[in-house]
Amino acid sequence: VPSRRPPSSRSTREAISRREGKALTRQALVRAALKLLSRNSFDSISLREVTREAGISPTAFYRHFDDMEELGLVLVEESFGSLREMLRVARSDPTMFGDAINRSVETVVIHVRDHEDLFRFIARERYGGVRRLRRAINRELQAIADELSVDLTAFPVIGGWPLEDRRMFAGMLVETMVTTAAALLDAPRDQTDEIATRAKRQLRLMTLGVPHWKPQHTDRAR
Amino acid sequence: VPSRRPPSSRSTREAISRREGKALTRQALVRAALKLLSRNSFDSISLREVTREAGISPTAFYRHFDDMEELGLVLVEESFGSLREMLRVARSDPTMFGDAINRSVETVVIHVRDHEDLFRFIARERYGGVRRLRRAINRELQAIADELSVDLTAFPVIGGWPLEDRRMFAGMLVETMVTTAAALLDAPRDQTDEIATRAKRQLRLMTLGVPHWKPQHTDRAR
DNA sequence: TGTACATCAGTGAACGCGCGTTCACTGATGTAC
DNA sequence: TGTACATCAGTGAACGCGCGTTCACTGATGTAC
Repeated sequence: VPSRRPPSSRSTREAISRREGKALTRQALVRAALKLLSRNSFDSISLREVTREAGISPTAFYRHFDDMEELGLVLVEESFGSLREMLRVARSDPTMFGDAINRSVETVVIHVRDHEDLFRFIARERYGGVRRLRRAINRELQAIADELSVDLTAFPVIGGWPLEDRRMFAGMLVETMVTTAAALLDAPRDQTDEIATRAKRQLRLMTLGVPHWKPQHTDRAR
Repeated sequence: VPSRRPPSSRSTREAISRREGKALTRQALVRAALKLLSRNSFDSISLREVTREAGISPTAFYRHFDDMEELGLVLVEESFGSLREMLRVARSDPTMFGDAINRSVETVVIHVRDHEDLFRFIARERYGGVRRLRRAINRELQAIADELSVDLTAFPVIGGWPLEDRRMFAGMLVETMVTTAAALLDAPRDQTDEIATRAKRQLRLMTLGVPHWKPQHTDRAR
Protein backbone atom coordinates (compact mmCIF):
# COMPACT_ATOMS: atom_id res chain seq x y z
CA VAL A 1 0.00 0.00 0.00
CA PRO A 2 1.81 3.14 -1.19
CA SER A 3 1.35 6.46 0.48
CA ARG A 4 4.64 8.29 0.25
CA ARG A 5 5.62 11.87 -0.15
CA PRO A 6 4.97 14.27 -2.93
CA PRO A 7 4.94 13.48 -6.61
CA SER A 8 7.70 15.90 -7.49
CA SER A 9 9.95 14.33 -4.84
CA ARG A 10 13.49 15.59 -4.80
CA SER A 11 15.86 12.98 -6.15
CA THR A 12 18.16 13.44 -3.22
CA ARG A 13 16.77 12.12 0.02
CA GLU A 14 16.68 15.40 1.81
CA ALA A 15 14.54 15.38 4.89
CA ILE A 16 11.30 17.07 3.93
CA SER A 17 8.77 18.54 6.30
CA ARG A 18 5.06 18.01 5.95
CA ARG A 19 4.62 21.71 5.25
CA GLU A 20 7.25 21.67 2.50
CA GLY A 21 5.78 18.55 0.96
CA LYS A 22 2.34 20.08 0.82
CA ALA A 23 3.75 23.21 -0.81
CA LEU A 24 5.49 21.08 -3.43
CA THR A 25 2.30 19.23 -4.28
CA ARG A 26 0.41 22.48 -4.52
CA GLN A 27 3.02 23.80 -6.92
CA ALA A 28 2.68 20.59 -8.92
CA LEU A 29 -1.07 21.21 -9.20
CA VAL A 30 -0.53 24.77 -10.33
CA ARG A 31 2.05 23.75 -12.91
CA ALA A 32 -0.13 20.88 -14.10
CA ALA A 33 -3.06 23.23 -14.60
CA LEU A 34 -0.96 25.76 -16.51
CA LYS A 35 0.31 22.98 -18.73
CA LEU A 36 -3.17 21.69 -19.52
CA LEU A 37 -4.33 25.24 -20.13
CA SER A 38 -2.03 25.58 -23.09
CA ARG A 39 -4.25 23.13 -24.95
CA ASN A 40 -7.69 23.94 -23.59
CA SER A 41 -9.45 26.75 -21.82
CA PHE A 42 -9.89 26.76 -18.08
CA ASP A 43 -13.55 25.88 -17.95
CA SER A 44 -13.01 22.77 -20.03
CA ILE A 45 -10.23 21.11 -18.04
CA SER A 46 -11.26 18.74 -15.29
CA LEU A 47 -10.13 18.34 -11.74
CA ARG A 48 -9.18 14.76 -12.50
CA GLU A 49 -7.01 15.78 -15.44
CA VAL A 50 -5.13 18.22 -13.24
CA THR A 51 -4.48 15.68 -10.50
CA ARG A 52 -3.47 13.06 -13.07
CA GLU A 53 -0.98 15.48 -14.60
CA ALA A 54 0.31 16.40 -11.14
CA GLY A 55 0.66 12.74 -10.18
CA ILE A 56 -1.71 12.58 -7.25
CA SER A 57 -5.13 11.04 -6.70
CA PRO A 58 -8.22 13.12 -7.47
CA THR A 59 -9.26 13.24 -3.83
CA ALA A 60 -5.98 14.81 -2.68
CA PHE A 61 -6.94 17.89 -4.69
CA TYR A 62 -9.26 18.96 -1.90
CA ARG A 63 -6.36 19.18 0.54
CA HIS A 64 -5.24 22.22 -1.46
CA PHE A 65 -8.24 23.90 -3.04
CA ASP A 66 -11.99 23.93 -2.48
CA ASP A 67 -12.68 23.56 -6.18
CA MET A 68 -11.28 24.32 -9.61
CA GLU A 69 -12.32 27.96 -9.50
CA GLU A 70 -10.16 28.54 -6.45
CA LEU A 71 -7.23 26.97 -8.27
CA GLY A 72 -7.94 29.31 -11.17
CA LEU A 73 -7.76 32.36 -8.93
CA VAL A 74 -4.48 31.14 -7.45
CA LEU A 75 -3.24 30.70 -11.01
CA VAL A 76 -4.03 34.35 -11.71
CA GLU A 77 -2.23 35.44 -8.54
CA GLU A 78 0.88 33.40 -9.23
CA SER A 79 0.99 34.27 -12.92
CA PHE A 80 0.88 37.97 -12.20
CA GLY A 81 3.38 37.50 -9.40
CA SER A 82 5.85 36.17 -11.97
CA LEU A 83 4.88 38.82 -14.49
CA ARG A 84 5.43 41.66 -12.04
CA GLU A 85 8.78 40.20 -11.09
CA MET A 86 9.76 40.18 -14.77
CA LEU A 87 8.69 43.79 -15.15
CA ARG A 88 10.59 44.78 -12.02
CA VAL A 89 13.78 43.18 -13.30
CA ALA A 90 13.30 44.55 -16.82
CA ARG A 91 12.89 48.09 -15.52
CA SER A 92 16.22 48.01 -13.72
CA ASP A 93 18.20 45.86 -16.12
CA PRO A 94 21.33 47.85 -16.99
CA THR A 95 22.34 45.52 -19.82
CA MET A 96 19.38 46.62 -21.92
CA PHE A 97 20.16 49.27 -24.48
CA GLY A 98 18.19 51.22 -27.00
CA ASP A 99 15.14 53.38 -26.54
CA ALA A 100 12.22 52.47 -24.36
CA ILE A 101 10.13 51.06 -27.19
CA ASN A 102 12.69 48.61 -28.50
CA ARG A 103 13.63 47.59 -24.99
CA SER A 104 10.06 46.93 -23.96
CA VAL A 105 9.19 44.87 -27.00
CA GLU A 106 12.37 42.82 -26.76
CA THR A 107 11.59 42.18 -23.10
CA VAL A 108 8.15 40.92 -23.99
CA VAL A 109 9.53 38.66 -26.72
CA ILE A 110 12.08 37.09 -24.38
CA HIS A 111 9.73 36.53 -21.49
CA VAL A 112 6.91 35.18 -23.61
CA ARG A 113 9.26 32.53 -24.98
CA ASP A 114 10.45 31.69 -21.47
CA HIS A 115 7.03 31.50 -19.86
CA GLU A 116 4.65 30.45 -22.59
CA ASP A 117 2.12 28.76 -20.30
CA LEU A 118 1.82 31.78 -18.09
CA PHE A 119 1.20 34.30 -20.85
CA ARG A 120 -1.14 31.97 -22.66
CA PHE A 121 -3.21 31.58 -19.53
CA ILE A 122 -3.53 35.33 -19.12
CA ALA A 123 -4.34 35.97 -22.78
CA ARG A 124 -6.82 33.11 -22.96
CA GLU A 125 -8.74 33.59 -19.75
CA ARG A 126 -8.84 37.35 -19.98
CA TYR A 127 -11.92 36.97 -22.17
CA GLY A 128 -12.57 33.34 -21.25
CA GLY A 129 -15.64 31.60 -19.94
CA VAL A 130 -15.11 32.10 -16.19
CA ARG A 131 -16.29 35.44 -14.94
CA ARG A 132 -14.22 35.57 -11.76
CA LEU A 133 -11.04 34.79 -13.68
CA ARG A 134 -11.78 37.51 -16.22
CA ARG A 135 -12.37 39.97 -13.43
CA ALA A 136 -9.20 39.00 -11.57
CA ILE A 137 -7.05 39.18 -14.70
CA ASN A 138 -8.40 42.53 -15.80
CA ARG A 139 -7.92 43.90 -12.32
CA GLU A 140 -4.26 42.85 -12.42
CA LEU A 141 -3.75 44.31 -15.88
CA GLN A 142 -5.32 47.55 -14.72
CA ALA A 143 -2.93 47.61 -11.77
CA ILE A 144 0.05 47.15 -14.09
CA ALA A 145 -1.21 49.96 -16.31
CA ASP A 146 -1.60 52.20 -13.25
CA GLU A 147 1.98 51.56 -12.17
CA LEU A 148 3.10 52.27 -15.68
CA SER A 149 1.20 55.55 -15.72
CA VAL A 150 3.31 56.61 -12.74
CA ASP A 151 6.54 55.61 -14.49
CA LEU A 152 5.47 57.75 -17.43
CA THR A 153 5.98 60.90 -15.36
CA ALA A 154 9.71 60.42 -16.03
CA PHE A 155 9.27 60.79 -19.78
CA PRO A 156 9.70 64.12 -21.65
CA VAL A 157 6.37 65.43 -22.86
CA ILE A 158 4.03 62.89 -21.41
CA GLY A 159 5.42 63.43 -17.91
CA GLY A 160 3.50 66.69 -17.76
CA TRP A 161 0.15 65.15 -18.63
CA PRO A 162 -2.56 64.84 -16.03
CA LEU A 163 -2.96 61.40 -14.49
CA GLU A 164 -6.06 60.53 -16.49
CA ASP A 165 -4.26 61.07 -19.81
CA ARG A 166 -1.25 59.10 -18.68
CA ARG A 167 -3.57 56.31 -17.63
CA MET A 168 -5.15 56.21 -21.06
CA PHE A 169 -1.74 56.03 -22.71
CA ALA A 170 -0.50 53.37 -20.27
CA GLY A 171 -3.62 51.37 -21.07
CA MET A 172 -2.78 51.47 -24.76
CA LEU A 173 0.77 50.33 -24.07
CA VAL A 174 -0.33 47.42 -21.90
CA GLU A 175 -2.96 46.47 -24.44
CA THR A 176 -0.38 46.41 -27.21
CA MET A 177 1.94 44.27 -25.12
CA VAL A 178 -0.76 41.73 -24.31
CA THR A 179 -1.86 41.55 -27.93
CA THR A 180 1.73 41.11 -29.03
CA ALA A 181 2.28 38.35 -26.48
CA ALA A 182 -0.86 36.55 -27.66
CA ALA A 183 0.24 36.85 -31.29
CA LEU A 184 3.68 35.44 -30.47
CA LEU A 185 2.13 32.46 -28.70
CA ASP A 186 -0.10 31.53 -31.58
CA ALA A 187 2.40 32.01 -34.40
CA PRO A 188 5.30 29.83 -35.52
CA ARG A 189 8.75 30.89 -34.31
CA ASP A 190 9.82 32.27 -37.65
CA GLN A 191 7.21 35.01 -37.40
CA THR A 192 8.63 36.32 -34.15
CA ASP A 193 10.59 39.16 -35.77
CA GLU A 194 7.68 40.20 -37.92
CA ILE A 195 5.36 40.42 -34.91
CA ALA A 196 7.95 42.25 -32.83
CA THR A 197 8.57 44.76 -35.63
CA ARG A 198 4.88 45.38 -36.02
CA ALA A 199 4.55 46.06 -32.30
CA LYS A 200 7.48 48.49 -32.38
CA ARG A 201 6.02 50.41 -35.30
CA GLN A 202 2.63 50.61 -33.62
CA LEU A 203 4.18 51.91 -30.42
CA ARG A 204 6.26 54.38 -32.42
CA LEU A 205 3.15 55.77 -34.09
CA MET A 206 1.44 56.18 -30.73
CA THR A 207 4.36 58.11 -29.30
CA LEU A 208 4.42 60.36 -32.36
CA GLY A 209 0.97 61.51 -31.37
CA VAL A 210 2.06 62.43 -27.85
CA PRO A 211 3.57 65.90 -28.49
CA HIS A 212 0.42 66.94 -30.31
CA TRP A 213 -2.06 65.76 -27.73
CA LYS A 214 -3.93 68.42 -25.86
CA PRO A 215 -4.08 67.15 -22.29
CA GLN A 216 -7.56 67.38 -20.84
CA HIS A 217 -8.06 70.14 -18.33
CA THR A 218 -8.00 68.94 -14.79
CA ASP A 219 -11.33 70.59 -14.14
CA ARG A 220 -12.52 67.86 -11.79
CA ALA A 221 -16.02 69.33 -11.85
CA ARG A 222 -16.48 67.64 -15.22
CA VAL B 1 -45.18 9.19 -30.94
CA PRO B 2 -44.18 12.72 -31.91
CA SER B 3 -42.03 13.44 -34.90
CA ARG B 4 -43.12 16.71 -36.31
CA ARG B 5 -41.40 19.59 -37.95
CA PRO B 6 -38.80 21.91 -36.60
CA PRO B 7 -38.55 23.29 -33.06
CA SER B 8 -38.79 26.88 -34.14
CA SER B 9 -41.98 26.14 -36.05
CA ARG B 10 -43.73 29.14 -37.47
CA SER B 11 -46.87 29.90 -35.51
CA THR B 12 -48.84 30.25 -38.71
CA ARG B 13 -49.41 27.01 -40.52
CA GLU B 14 -47.53 27.92 -43.64
CA ALA B 15 -46.58 24.98 -45.76
CA ILE B 16 -42.95 24.28 -45.10
CA SER B 17 -40.64 22.29 -47.29
CA ARG B 18 -38.20 19.73 -45.95
CA ARG B 19 -35.31 21.91 -47.09
CA GLU B 20 -36.71 24.95 -45.30
CA GLY B 21 -37.37 22.97 -42.15
CA LYS B 22 -33.84 21.69 -42.06
CA ALA B 23 -32.48 25.19 -42.52
CA LEU B 24 -34.62 26.40 -39.62
CA THR B 25 -33.34 23.66 -37.32
CA ARG B 26 -29.79 24.43 -38.33
CA GLN B 27 -30.33 28.07 -37.49
CA ALA B 28 -31.79 26.99 -34.14
CA LEU B 29 -28.59 25.04 -33.43
CA VAL B 30 -26.41 28.01 -34.34
CA ARG B 31 -28.43 30.36 -32.18
CA ALA B 32 -28.47 27.88 -29.31
CA ALA B 33 -24.70 27.56 -29.45
CA LEU B 34 -24.20 31.32 -29.51
CA LYS B 35 -26.47 31.66 -26.53
CA LEU B 36 -24.62 29.03 -24.50
CA LEU B 37 -21.34 30.62 -25.50
CA SER B 38 -22.20 33.77 -23.62
CA ARG B 39 -21.79 31.83 -20.39
CA ASN B 40 -19.03 29.38 -21.25
CA SER B 41 -16.26 28.96 -23.74
CA PHE B 42 -16.71 26.85 -26.83
CA ASP B 43 -14.63 23.88 -25.77
CA SER B 44 -16.65 23.49 -22.59
CA ILE B 45 -20.14 23.36 -24.03
CA SER B 46 -21.53 19.99 -24.99
CA LEU B 47 -23.36 18.73 -28.02
CA ARG B 48 -26.23 17.68 -25.78
CA GLU B 49 -26.52 21.14 -24.26
CA VAL B 50 -26.75 22.66 -27.71
CA THR B 51 -29.46 20.29 -28.90
CA ARG B 52 -31.36 20.71 -25.64
CA GLU B 53 -31.27 24.49 -26.08
CA ALA B 54 -32.33 24.14 -29.71
CA GLY B 55 -35.19 21.83 -28.78
CA ILE B 56 -34.17 18.72 -30.71
CA SER B 57 -32.81 15.33 -29.71
CA PRO B 58 -29.02 14.90 -29.45
CA THR B 59 -28.93 12.50 -32.37
CA ALA B 60 -30.52 14.95 -34.78
CA PHE B 61 -27.39 17.09 -34.40
CA TYR B 62 -25.58 14.80 -36.81
CA ARG B 63 -28.04 15.61 -39.58
CA HIS B 64 -26.47 19.07 -39.64
CA PHE B 65 -22.86 18.86 -38.49
CA ASP B 66 -20.22 16.15 -38.22
CA ASP B 67 -19.21 17.32 -34.78
CA MET B 68 -19.03 20.36 -32.54
CA GLU B 69 -15.91 21.73 -34.20
CA GLU B 70 -17.72 21.95 -37.50
CA LEU B 71 -20.51 23.87 -35.79
CA GLY B 72 -17.86 26.17 -34.35
CA LEU B 73 -16.45 26.95 -37.78
CA VAL B 74 -19.94 27.68 -39.09
CA LEU B 75 -20.40 29.98 -36.11
CA VAL B 76 -17.31 31.92 -37.16
CA GLU B 77 -18.55 32.16 -40.73
CA GLU B 78 -22.01 33.35 -39.79
CA SER B 79 -20.77 35.75 -37.12
CA PHE B 80 -18.43 37.45 -39.51
CA GLY B 81 -21.13 37.43 -42.14
CA SER B 82 -23.28 39.53 -39.83
CA LEU B 83 -20.33 41.67 -38.81
CA ARG B 84 -19.38 42.48 -42.38
CA GLU B 85 -22.97 43.35 -43.14
CA MET B 86 -22.96 45.77 -40.20
CA LEU B 87 -19.76 47.35 -41.45
CA ARG B 88 -21.13 47.61 -44.95
CA VAL B 89 -24.23 49.41 -43.74
CA ALA B 90 -22.27 51.59 -41.34
CA ARG B 91 -19.94 52.74 -44.09
CA SER B 92 -22.78 53.98 -46.24
CA ASP B 93 -25.15 55.20 -43.56
CA PRO B 94 -25.98 58.82 -44.46
CA THR B 95 -27.66 59.49 -41.10
CA MET B 96 -24.38 59.26 -39.24
CA PHE B 97 -22.72 62.56 -38.54
CA GLY B 98 -19.48 63.63 -36.96
CA ASP B 99 -15.93 62.69 -37.76
CA ALA B 100 -14.81 59.18 -38.58
CA ILE B 101 -13.64 58.40 -35.06
CA ASN B 102 -16.85 59.30 -33.28
CA ARG B 103 -18.90 57.61 -35.96
CA SER B 104 -16.92 54.40 -35.76
CA VAL B 105 -17.01 54.13 -32.01
CA GLU B 106 -20.72 54.90 -31.86
CA THR B 107 -21.30 52.24 -34.50
CA VAL B 108 -19.44 49.68 -32.42
CA VAL B 109 -21.37 50.62 -29.29
CA ILE B 110 -24.72 50.24 -31.00
CA HIS B 111 -23.96 46.96 -32.72
CA VAL B 112 -22.33 45.37 -29.69
CA ARG B 113 -25.50 46.05 -27.70
CA ASP B 114 -27.62 44.64 -30.51
CA HIS B 115 -25.59 41.49 -31.09
CA GLU B 116 -23.98 40.67 -27.78
CA ASP B 117 -23.70 36.93 -28.38
CA LEU B 118 -21.97 37.38 -31.68
CA PHE B 119 -19.32 39.80 -30.45
CA ARG B 120 -18.76 37.80 -27.29
CA PHE B 121 -18.13 34.69 -29.34
CA ILE B 122 -15.53 36.44 -31.46
CA ALA B 123 -13.77 38.09 -28.51
CA ARG B 124 -13.81 34.91 -26.45
CA GLU B 125 -12.74 32.36 -29.02
CA ARG B 126 -10.15 34.57 -30.66
CA TYR B 127 -7.71 33.43 -27.99
CA GLY B 128 -9.80 30.46 -26.85
CA GLY B 129 -8.95 26.80 -26.47
CA VAL B 130 -9.79 25.60 -29.98
CA ARG B 131 -6.99 26.12 -32.47
CA ARG B 132 -9.06 26.00 -35.62
CA LEU B 133 -11.51 28.57 -34.28
CA ARG B 134 -8.68 30.90 -33.31
CA ARG B 135 -7.21 30.56 -36.75
CA ALA B 136 -10.53 31.16 -38.49
CA ILE B 137 -11.35 34.20 -36.38
CA ASN B 138 -7.95 35.81 -36.80
CA ARG B 139 -8.11 35.20 -40.54
CA GLU B 140 -11.44 37.04 -40.68
CA LEU B 141 -10.18 39.92 -38.56
CA GLN B 142 -7.16 40.20 -40.81
CA ALA B 143 -9.46 40.35 -43.82
CA ILE B 144 -11.46 43.16 -42.25
CA ALA B 145 -8.25 45.06 -41.47
CA ASP B 146 -7.12 44.60 -45.06
CA GLU B 147 -10.37 46.03 -46.39
CA LEU B 148 -10.04 48.90 -43.99
CA SER B 149 -6.50 49.58 -45.18
CA VAL B 150 -7.95 50.10 -48.64
CA ASP B 151 -10.60 52.48 -47.32
CA LEU B 152 -7.84 54.48 -45.66
CA THR B 153 -6.58 55.63 -49.06
CA ALA B 154 -9.48 58.10 -49.00
CA PHE B 155 -8.15 59.88 -45.91
CA PRO B 156 -5.93 62.98 -46.07
CA VAL B 157 -2.40 62.18 -44.98
CA ILE B 158 -2.64 58.48 -44.50
CA GLY B 159 -3.98 57.98 -48.01
CA GLY B 160 -0.49 58.55 -49.34
CA TRP B 161 1.12 55.90 -47.17
CA PRO B 162 2.39 52.68 -48.69
CA LEU B 163 0.14 49.66 -48.24
CA GLU B 164 2.23 48.14 -45.48
CA ASP B 165 1.91 51.24 -43.30
CA ARG B 166 -1.79 51.51 -43.92
CA ARG B 167 -2.11 47.86 -42.96
CA MET B 168 -0.35 48.45 -39.69
CA PHE B 169 -2.64 51.36 -38.90
CA ALA B 170 -5.74 49.44 -39.91
CA GLY B 171 -4.60 46.64 -37.62
CA MET B 172 -4.42 49.06 -34.71
CA LEU B 173 -7.90 50.36 -35.46
CA VAL B 174 -9.43 46.89 -35.66
CA GLU B 175 -7.63 45.88 -32.50
CA THR B 176 -8.99 48.89 -30.66
CA MET B 177 -12.50 48.12 -31.86
CA VAL B 178 -12.32 44.49 -30.76
CA THR B 179 -10.92 45.45 -27.37
CA THR B 180 -13.62 48.07 -26.96
CA ALA B 181 -16.31 45.58 -27.86
CA ALA B 182 -14.97 43.08 -25.35
CA ALA B 183 -14.83 45.74 -22.65
CA LEU B 184 -18.43 46.77 -23.36
CA LEU B 185 -19.59 43.17 -23.07
CA ASP B 186 -17.99 42.59 -19.71
CA ALA B 187 -18.94 45.87 -18.08
CA PRO B 188 -22.26 47.04 -16.65
CA ARG B 189 -24.32 49.31 -18.87
CA ASP B 190 -23.53 52.44 -16.92
CA GLN B 191 -19.90 52.23 -17.97
CA THR B 192 -20.75 52.30 -21.65
CA ASP B 193 -20.00 56.02 -22.05
CA GLU B 194 -16.76 55.77 -20.16
CA ILE B 195 -15.52 52.92 -22.35
CA ALA B 196 -16.64 54.66 -25.53
CA THR B 197 -14.92 57.88 -24.51
CA ARG B 198 -11.71 56.01 -23.73
CA ALA B 199 -11.78 54.40 -27.16
CA LYS B 200 -12.33 57.74 -28.86
CA ARG B 201 -9.43 59.33 -27.02
CA GLN B 202 -7.14 56.43 -27.87
CA LEU B 203 -8.08 56.62 -31.53
CA ARG B 204 -7.59 60.38 -31.48
CA LEU B 205 -4.09 59.98 -30.09
CA MET B 206 -3.23 57.47 -32.80
CA THR B 207 -4.40 59.78 -35.55
CA LEU B 208 -2.36 62.64 -34.06
CA GLY B 209 0.71 60.57 -34.78
CA VAL B 210 -0.20 60.08 -38.42
CA PRO B 211 1.09 63.40 -39.88
CA HIS B 212 4.45 62.85 -38.20
CA TRP B 213 4.96 59.26 -39.30
CA LYS B 214 7.70 58.70 -41.83
CA PRO B 215 6.25 56.12 -44.20
CA GLN B 216 8.67 53.28 -44.79
CA HIS B 217 10.36 53.34 -48.17
CA THR B 218 8.91 50.88 -50.57
CA ASP B 219 12.36 49.40 -51.18
CA ARG B 220 11.06 45.90 -51.56
CA ALA B 221 14.62 44.52 -51.46
CA ARG B 222 14.52 44.90 -47.70
C1' DT C 1 -55.10 13.86 -60.17
C1' DG C 2 -53.83 9.36 -57.56
C1' DT C 3 -50.93 5.90 -56.13
C1' DA C 4 -46.70 3.60 -54.77
C1' DC C 5 -42.24 4.12 -53.25
C1' DA C 6 -37.92 6.75 -51.81
C1' DT C 7 -35.94 10.06 -48.98
C1' DC C 8 -34.40 11.78 -44.78
C1' DA C 9 -34.98 14.97 -40.49
C1' DG C 10 -35.99 13.66 -36.45
C1' DT C 11 -36.68 9.94 -32.43
C1' DG C 12 -35.50 7.12 -28.07
C1' DA C 13 -32.91 3.35 -26.14
C1' DA C 14 -28.53 1.91 -25.19
C1' DC C 15 -23.41 1.77 -24.68
C1' DG C 16 -19.22 2.67 -22.22
C1' DC C 17 -16.62 6.54 -20.18
C1' DG C 18 -14.77 10.29 -17.43
C1' DC C 19 -16.50 13.37 -14.36
C1' DG C 20 -16.85 15.71 -9.22
C1' DT C 21 -17.47 14.48 -4.75
C1' DT C 22 -18.10 11.44 -0.38
C1' DC C 23 -16.19 8.31 2.57
C1' DA C 24 -13.46 5.58 5.70
C1' DC C 25 -8.74 4.59 5.57
C1' DT C 26 -3.38 4.73 6.19
C1' DG C 27 0.91 5.75 7.73
C1' DA C 28 4.62 9.13 7.94
C1' DT C 29 5.48 13.49 10.27
C1' DG C 30 4.90 16.33 14.25
C1' DT C 31 4.25 17.14 19.24
C1' DA C 32 3.70 16.55 24.30
C1' DC C 33 5.57 14.57 28.13
C1' DT D 1 16.52 10.55 24.41
C1' DG D 2 12.05 7.55 24.16
C1' DT D 3 7.35 6.77 24.07
C1' DA D 4 2.50 7.59 23.16
C1' DC D 5 -0.70 10.07 20.72
C1' DA D 6 -2.41 13.71 17.29
C1' DT D 7 -2.26 15.48 12.88
C1' DC D 8 -3.14 15.41 8.16
C1' DA D 9 -1.52 14.72 3.04
C1' DG D 10 -2.52 11.34 0.45
C1' DT D 11 -5.26 6.77 -0.91
C1' DG D 12 -8.86 3.77 -3.43
C1' DA D 13 -13.62 2.37 -3.75
C1' DA D 14 -17.92 3.93 -4.71
C1' DC D 15 -21.86 6.96 -6.11
C1' DG D 16 -24.82 9.02 -9.52
C1' DC D 17 -24.60 11.92 -13.67
C1' DG D 18 -24.05 13.91 -18.25
C1' DC D 19 -21.40 12.99 -22.00
C1' DG D 20 -20.68 11.56 -27.43
C1' DT D 21 -21.96 8.24 -30.44
C1' DT D 22 -24.40 3.93 -32.53
C1' DC D 23 -28.43 1.92 -33.84
C1' DA D 24 -32.86 0.62 -35.71
C1' DC D 25 -36.92 3.20 -36.09
C1' DT D 26 -40.83 6.50 -37.81
C1' DG D 27 -43.60 9.13 -40.48
C1' DA D 28 -44.10 13.42 -43.12
C1' DT D 29 -42.33 15.29 -47.45
C1' DG D 30 -40.85 14.54 -52.08
C1' DT D 31 -40.88 12.11 -56.57
C1' DA D 32 -41.91 8.93 -60.45
C1' DC D 33 -45.35 7.13 -63.04
